[in-house]
Amino acid sequence: MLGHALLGLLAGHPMSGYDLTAAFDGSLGFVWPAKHAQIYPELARLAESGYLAQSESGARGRIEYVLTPAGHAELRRWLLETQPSRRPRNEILLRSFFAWSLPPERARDYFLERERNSREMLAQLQTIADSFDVKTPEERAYRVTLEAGLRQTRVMAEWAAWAAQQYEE
Amino acid sequence: MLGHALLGLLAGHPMSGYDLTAAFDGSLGFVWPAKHAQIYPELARLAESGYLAQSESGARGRIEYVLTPAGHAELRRWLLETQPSRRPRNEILLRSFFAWSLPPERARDYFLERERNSREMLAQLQTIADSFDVKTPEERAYRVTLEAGLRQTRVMAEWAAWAAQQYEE
DNA sequence: GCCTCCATGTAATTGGTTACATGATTCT
DNA sequence: AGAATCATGTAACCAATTACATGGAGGC
Repeated sequence: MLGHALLGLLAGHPMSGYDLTAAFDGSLGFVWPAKHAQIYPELARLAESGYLAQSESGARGRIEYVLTPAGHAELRRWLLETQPSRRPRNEILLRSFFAWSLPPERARDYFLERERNSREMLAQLQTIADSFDVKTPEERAYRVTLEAGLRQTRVMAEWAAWAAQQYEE
Repeated sequence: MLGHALLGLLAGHPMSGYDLTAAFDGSLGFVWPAKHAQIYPELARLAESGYLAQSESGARGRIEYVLTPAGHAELRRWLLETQPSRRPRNEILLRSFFAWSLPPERARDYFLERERNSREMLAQLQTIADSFDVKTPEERAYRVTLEAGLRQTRVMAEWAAWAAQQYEE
């Protein structure tokens, strides 16, 4: 799974493991977190499978990778011929499932804190969304994805507020 | 993580691994999927840690577990003293990030299919929600959690429709 | 000379999935 | 008798996280 994310990112422009790590630390991390410890070995594997080639090796041992034609083909295949499979896990909802086992005020606290968190994150996402204009196809895809984050975060905040009310009196 | 989900379920009533597996196949699977192959060894580990005890062993080798006081304490501790940590991964959004690399009509197809899927799931969840009344605290928690699923699924359907439009013309 | 950032890696462990394997009971 | 369901387990593998480890280049 991470492999395809790396192919997708490299389809935009050649990058090093370090650059990719930075991408996952940024916006992409909201959608698919990954650490360098996973990224470097995966890059090596992708290169060995022929999906990537080293484009440039800069200072300080920096290694830059580019997609090979086989890499492009694999990315396409993944996007077009396979279905999103993974059932997402949601720890917040898992805990909500067990909220009945807490004293109602503790449950309420839990949901109110979720609301706060969601609103904070919403503000962050909103700031990102406001301060960027969409010119390239990549930026459009980014903006579309960000929009999903905004809408999801917004409903979560509303839901959490509503859930807190359900545990009132 | 799965451990705490098991403690939470068993806090309601004693169950066997088989019953727990069924619970994860049902509604809980939307929020936290798990298979018997993971559940059975985890139950053994929880029992060894003193969080569970065998309550009854029925026919066909059936083993039923109950929460011990230590198990209750651990569940409480998890709910009250730890934060939901895990950054959720979302494969649908990951793919949306890379939609720019497809011909626009293929991207559109992708989002329209997401919309269809979401609407189907929404209908399923709605059916569950309609055909159940809330009497016990457990049922209330279930209903509250289900509400999150309904709202999230609804916005995803709307977002997907909107995203498809972004790739029009 | 020291700190920060750039840059890459490995090892150990945990969490989760797929596949293999087996046997008892109930229903038709 | 045969099929479906109840019931539990293990082994191999894949994915991801945490911790350990190292070194170069640039700024002060």
